[in-house]
Amino acid sequence: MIDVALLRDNPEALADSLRRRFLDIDVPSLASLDEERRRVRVAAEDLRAEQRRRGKEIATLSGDEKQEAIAAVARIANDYKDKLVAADALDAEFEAEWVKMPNPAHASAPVGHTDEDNIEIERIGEPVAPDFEVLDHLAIGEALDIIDAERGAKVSGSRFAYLKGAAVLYEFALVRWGLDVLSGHGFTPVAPPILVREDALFGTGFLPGARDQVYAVGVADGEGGFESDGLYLAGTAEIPLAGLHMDEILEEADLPRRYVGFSTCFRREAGTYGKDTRGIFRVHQFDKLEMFAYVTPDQSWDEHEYLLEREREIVDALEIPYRIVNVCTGDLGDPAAKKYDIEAWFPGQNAYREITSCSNTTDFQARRLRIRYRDEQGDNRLVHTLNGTAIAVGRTLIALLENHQQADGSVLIPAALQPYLGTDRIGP
RNA sequence: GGAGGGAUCGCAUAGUCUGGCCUAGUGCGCACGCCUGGAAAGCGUGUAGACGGUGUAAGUCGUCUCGAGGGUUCGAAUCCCUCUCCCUCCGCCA
Repeated sequence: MIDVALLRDNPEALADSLRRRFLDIDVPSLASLDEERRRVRVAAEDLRAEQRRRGKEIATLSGDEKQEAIAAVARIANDYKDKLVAADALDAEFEAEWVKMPNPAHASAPVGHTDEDNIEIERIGEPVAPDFEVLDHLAIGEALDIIDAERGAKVSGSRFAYLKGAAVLYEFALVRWGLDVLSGHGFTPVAPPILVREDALFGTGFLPGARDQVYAVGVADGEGGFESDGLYLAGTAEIPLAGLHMDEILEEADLPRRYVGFSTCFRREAGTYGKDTRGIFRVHQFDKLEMFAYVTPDQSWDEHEYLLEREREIVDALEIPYRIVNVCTGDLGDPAAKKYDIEAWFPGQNAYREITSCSNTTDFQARRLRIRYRDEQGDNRLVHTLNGTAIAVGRTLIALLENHQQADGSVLIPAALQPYLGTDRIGP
């Protein structure tokens, strides 16, 4: 959610922000709705003030005088209730529109419609062209008997897979290494709840927009009936990490406050039928290490670069060629003002594909979650929140397998991970 | 799943039975001041948030919030209903 002051003080800037995201929202009519709701609210509050003032006098009266006063105040109370209902209805009408308002994109975010309009800002490492036939991760994984997508589908359906043997050890080596790297930078490791309430989902901006991407939890009666528990499977640790400080006022001295959360992530992947169907590139369930930072508004743009640096540090150590893209306005998502994706080179697809994503959501999430800090003057101000992928285990494994495969079918392990895995290669 | 007890202004508590004197009292903590060579003690003052009106501003005025939402009433921390969370016990359980 964004600041209504933008609508009142600078509607042109708001309209411009919407144009940059190719959204057609009628700003003037929203502005007049806002004025109307405040006008009715003030009228209701004035009636309420009079009711309270005269209601207090009743206790001092008696007899006919008291009865007359009660009748008079009852009329005011009725008027107030009518006005209150009207004011509440207008508020609800306005809020329903306002929560859909995306975060204005940062000036440096490129204007564009789809991920094809993202701007590459740097390319690191050279894809090597090996002198043998390159296999994709599923072929490698099946040959080594460490990825089993077929049995995953048997038990759970499409977009599920088993990791086995060395792939599992590799996953936990990556996770442990990632935690060591980031706690070395002062990030606090967190194992958060992955079932979250609707509030937390709304607060991070996943609702009301992306309801069809989220699994709901409840009791199924086996005959198609379903009773919701009001809980949802988080698609990323970003959600419980953002919710961690909801309704809190932090001390400025404690900022930036950085966390690295480990969680399994669940995604329905609605609308992706037929896309990335092979292997474990796009699955309903994967594990991820996610960075999350709470900062002051002054710190947030530096922090965005800082989180990107942490991602680079990690991908560099994995010895994988990659590029960094500045995500365009059409591909940003409502909460983010700016987003960097790191796209690793995937020899099996002969393409760069996303393995991390790093967003500055400025005060968009903080306003919905009511996360503030007390500044030097003692005023409470909204924090800025940022998130960035540290290690998305599934896709990182793919990149590692495909980039480090050898002619003999084995896969080399980058030096940084060898101590964690206890070997320098997987396979023959 | 069953039975019971709770949730009050940072913390602890009073207030709820019996609606208006609650503009929510008190203690602790915290901040500032007085006192002191300095400190402690003592004394004094202050000590939530949100929204909105007004004002260049400091400010000032109003409304809302006693876990959340609804209801009764001229009037609700207090009475009624629903929900959430916490605690104790029983059952089940990794």
